[in-house]
Amino acid sequence: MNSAPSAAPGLQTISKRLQRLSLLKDAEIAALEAAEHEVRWWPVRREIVAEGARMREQRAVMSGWACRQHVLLDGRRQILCFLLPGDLIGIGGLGASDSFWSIVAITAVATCRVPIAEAGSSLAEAYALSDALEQHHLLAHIIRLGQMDARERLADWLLETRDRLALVGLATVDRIPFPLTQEMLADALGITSVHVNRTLSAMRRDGLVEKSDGSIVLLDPHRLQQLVDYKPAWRARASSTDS
Amino acid sequence: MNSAPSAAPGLQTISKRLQRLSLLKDAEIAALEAAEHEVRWWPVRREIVAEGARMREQRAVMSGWACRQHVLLDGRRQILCFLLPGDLIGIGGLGASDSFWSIVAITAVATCRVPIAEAGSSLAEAYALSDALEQHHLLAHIIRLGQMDARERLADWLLETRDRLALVGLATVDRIPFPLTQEMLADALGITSVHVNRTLSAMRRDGLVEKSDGSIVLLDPHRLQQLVDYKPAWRARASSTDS
DNA sequence: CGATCGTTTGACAAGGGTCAAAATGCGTGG
DNA sequence: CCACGCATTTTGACCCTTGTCAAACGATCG
Repeated sequence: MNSAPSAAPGLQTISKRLQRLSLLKDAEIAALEAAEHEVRWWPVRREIVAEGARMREQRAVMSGWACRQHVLLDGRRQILCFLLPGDLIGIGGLGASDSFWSIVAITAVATCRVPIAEAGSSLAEAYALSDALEQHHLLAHIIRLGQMDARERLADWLLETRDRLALVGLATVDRIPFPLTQEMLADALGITSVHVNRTLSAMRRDGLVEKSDGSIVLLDPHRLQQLVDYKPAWRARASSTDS
Repeated sequence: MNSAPSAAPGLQTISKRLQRLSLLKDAEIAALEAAEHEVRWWPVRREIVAEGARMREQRAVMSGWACRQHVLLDGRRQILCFLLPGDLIGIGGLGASDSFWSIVAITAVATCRVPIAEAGSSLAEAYALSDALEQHHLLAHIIRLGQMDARERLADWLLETRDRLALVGLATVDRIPFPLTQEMLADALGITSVHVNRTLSAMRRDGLVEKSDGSIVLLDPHRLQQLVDYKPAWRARASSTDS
């Protein structure tokens, strides 16, 4: 399961996600689905975008997990956000400037190029919404890191990640695939891996979560939710011109 | 100095800042400068954008400080970012979705509307660059909160804020106007106001910073800079189509 | 001149970090 | 199928940074 594309690359993941964000025209859907056949695979740990590079092409993740990260001089690493199937790379504010972060494959990752959207098109609107969602997650992360203790950070992150994965059909209300090491999660949540471990143990003891296979099971999503006053970033809308 | 616009509103702050980010056409500059005459003043503590509201118009800060913030159920507050003179409101990713944060005036704030940019215009490019800068600051904030201790957070924030203010001529390399209470700074940096105080005292003792009037003086910018491996988010570029 | 807000300081508590070792899991090769 | 080596998880003991509570101090304003 290295660079060999053994697993299905998740065809239509991107087109479907964008269709949930915004209604697309048939031609746009076709263009997206066509793009999804030109897959590029990245092995574990490979840099997908190097630090300081400028994005020239717009891509999207078809399958696998990646992360945007920044490493300090002394080796401390902050994972800025995870990139999940369906997420766009190099679109929106984060694509415009030269970056001081890199994007690294956590599992084997499949990406494809994504068509340029004409200004004003439905596709452009979908991209903009996806961008806005990403921004939302960044701000939510700031709140996690700035105000929440370890247990709250875990709970909030689990719920957010569940919802993001559910948007592409990869998670259910109480089950989240989990390919990360506790150290990666620690680098994302701004605590040490030892403390992630302790906090997860405590939550397990309290009947909040459970591990099974490569997944985390939320035993009591409702209790988790009120623990952090979690509100989903996105709710299906009938159209973008509602009241 | 309340709602009465006693201080000059900082005419041309916005147009000048955008011109430093990207070369603008005369007509665009004229449009911006015209817009800067229709000033709207906000008194201290007034909500400029309410939580959950959707931005309908694009504005910019002409003078004064504001902040984007989110308050948790139990009263904890996270300041997501500060809005300084020249900063745009409601442009880019943060304008697209309905927000879960509000924008509040910290000092008296003057804003004006800002023209809509035609797709592909130089003005649109300037807006995009401003948006990218804002994104950069959000990511930098995540790193501060996730990986840095109190002293590093302070140093990093001071340097970033200096550079942002210097971009509109409001700070020099070693002097930053400082209208915040320590509690606001605490809510931004994810520590308590008591600890902000202690950390600032320690930095004062170490000859790093100093207070004078409503400003903070950086006594040793270079030492501060290497304390956190600070790199400016923005450096003047000859043009956007460089090698 | 009181009232109020912000800063400063102290004593103490606690959440989380550090270091190190043991336990568990897992892919590889024999 | 077993044995080995490596990565990850788990646990314990101890320490340090930061939070909490409270009081004193200082400045600003009606």
